[in-house]
Amino acid sequence: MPLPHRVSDLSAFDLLLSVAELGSIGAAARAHAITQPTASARLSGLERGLGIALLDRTARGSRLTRDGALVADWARTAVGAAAALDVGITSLRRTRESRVPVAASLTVAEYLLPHWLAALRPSAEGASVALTTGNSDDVAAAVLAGEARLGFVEGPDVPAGLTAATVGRDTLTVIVRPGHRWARRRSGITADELAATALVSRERGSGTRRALERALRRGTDRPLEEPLLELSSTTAIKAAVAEGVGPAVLSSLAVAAELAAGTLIRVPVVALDLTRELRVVHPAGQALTGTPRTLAAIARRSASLDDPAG
Amino acid sequence: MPLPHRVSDLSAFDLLLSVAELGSIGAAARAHAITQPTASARLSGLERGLGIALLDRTARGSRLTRDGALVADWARTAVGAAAALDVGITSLRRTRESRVPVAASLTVAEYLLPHWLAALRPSAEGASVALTTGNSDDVAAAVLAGEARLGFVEGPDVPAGLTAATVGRDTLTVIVRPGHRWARRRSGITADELAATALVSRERGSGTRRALERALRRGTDRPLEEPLLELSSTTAIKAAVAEGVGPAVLSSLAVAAELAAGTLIRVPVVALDLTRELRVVHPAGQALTGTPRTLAAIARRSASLDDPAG
DNA sequence: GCAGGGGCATAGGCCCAGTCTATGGACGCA
DNA sequence: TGCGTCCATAGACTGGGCCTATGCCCCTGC
Repeated sequence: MPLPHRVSDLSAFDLLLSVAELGSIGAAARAHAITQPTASARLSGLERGLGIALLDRTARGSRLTRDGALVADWARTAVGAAAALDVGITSLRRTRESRVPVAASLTVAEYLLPHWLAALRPSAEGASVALTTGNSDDVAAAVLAGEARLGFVEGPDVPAGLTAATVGRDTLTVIVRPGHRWARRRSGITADELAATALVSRERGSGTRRALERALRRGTDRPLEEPLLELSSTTAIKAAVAEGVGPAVLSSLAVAAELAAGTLIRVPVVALDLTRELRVVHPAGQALTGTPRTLAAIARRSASLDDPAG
Repeated sequence: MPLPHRVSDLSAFDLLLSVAELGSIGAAARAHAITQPTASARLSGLERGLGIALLDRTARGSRLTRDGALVADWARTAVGAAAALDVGITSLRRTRESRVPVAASLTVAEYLLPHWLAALRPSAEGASVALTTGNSDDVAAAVLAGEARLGFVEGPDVPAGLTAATVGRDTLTVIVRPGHRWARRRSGITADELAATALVSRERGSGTRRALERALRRGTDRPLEEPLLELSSTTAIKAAVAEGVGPAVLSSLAVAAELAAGTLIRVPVVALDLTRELRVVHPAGQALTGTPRTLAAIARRSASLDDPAG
């Protein structure tokens, strides 16, 4: 289902956020390098299109209405996601500018790196990043070969020759669709049960599947059941689980949104450690400087994300 | 800073997602009710604008390139946020259609309800929701008065005359900027320390501030220090903390993105329960039916979100 | 080997959405 | 009362985007 027309262009919402911040339509117009009548027309067009009064206009400026504040809060999320998309795109772009080569595993590149790059931008004027992705082995090889100044890997092993620091923790999560018999097991399932169940799975050799196999070897003697269905993308797996094909195991980062929405249900697994470390790596015996140093620091300080303490 | 032009229009990215899902540009064009040449031009324009090859075009269809898959993953997040914005807007809209009146506290309305409404949409054909917001007392009053069929409240009290079920847990979170002396206290601070520190705070009477005062009364004898600065919006508080004005206490839902990016640091508080329940309420002795029943079920099943077990 | 079909790109023409400049009205303040 | 600030309206212009029509490529099946 395509995105509704009224939200597909975020620029009017972005303008609304500027009005909220700056206090007047004219000031927001200047911030966006358009004229005041254009901004005024865009905003009244937005209100008309949505059927909601967003602004209280006075001779001393404009403020958000109650509904407008709520719309602005929702819009801030969407605009933020678009900004993350933009920094990601910038890092992927092949140009001739001097850029710092960085390699990252797919999980990190997809869910974490854009936010770190956004945090990096103000500090390193113009210094941007050239991103390449691969599995953790590819990343380690790229850093060792000097093709990347910094790498982000997942999994239990720290490759030889590299210095590593933990920047986060990723938890493999058992998911089922609402109504599945496991969904009511608040106390969780056992490692044996999990191993004995055919799952919707990634193809053999994927990092997630390897991590699950390794974790289960430590938790049960039972061999992992053959997959119910093999799919090549996280998205396809989520769709299959939601349609009731069967349970699956995915990264907690990949399913956070669906869990919050309640379209997928998380099933705890008792007495089984399903976490894996996400690490930043760089060549051993070689101090980090400049942009890579800053980026590593940003990544490291966000490591408290999954702290269990409340 | 305005959103970069290349990401402000999400429709081309949305089209890209359809190509990824359906396997061909023509099929995606049909799904979006545009012609194939239009879709083709939009996509090649997108690739030109980004400077990244997104699609492998063959005579048997089109597939994402490696970079294209990453861009599509990032874009999915942005398009999802825009879709959440859309369902929120729909629920806010004043029209004459028959709609189910629902009231929600601001925290729930801002961070959770759009996702629940999105999950509701496919099940209840056309049956939509008319949302009003307020503090928890307002919501309870609206439900008791029959102005809302369902309400979402936060805080420890279940109002008399209402039946309640927990749908989530919100944790008040102490945040500081990176580099603050508390940021290195991995073991956390004490309730006494927190009470003795002047904070950047919401205005007196806000739900978050009241919840903090109540929690501290249970954890320490020390009275809460007067605020360092009072601001009226969560966003303004986050900005002040990031600029180093001082620590603040906000809902974990409000700061999740900043914590993930590392622009704000979370400080644990030892031996102090800072969680509060989020509940769905409806008139006691009156069974839920129809859309309110479905919506309540969706909200309830997402309650495992904050489960500490890993 | 050849015809047919699915898939994509290009060409050309049309139309409307969005932008600008110029101006006027409302409100608050000195 | 007069001025400054802020916003809305009017009118003209431009260009981006969409459509139809068409051509090329590649695979497949007869």
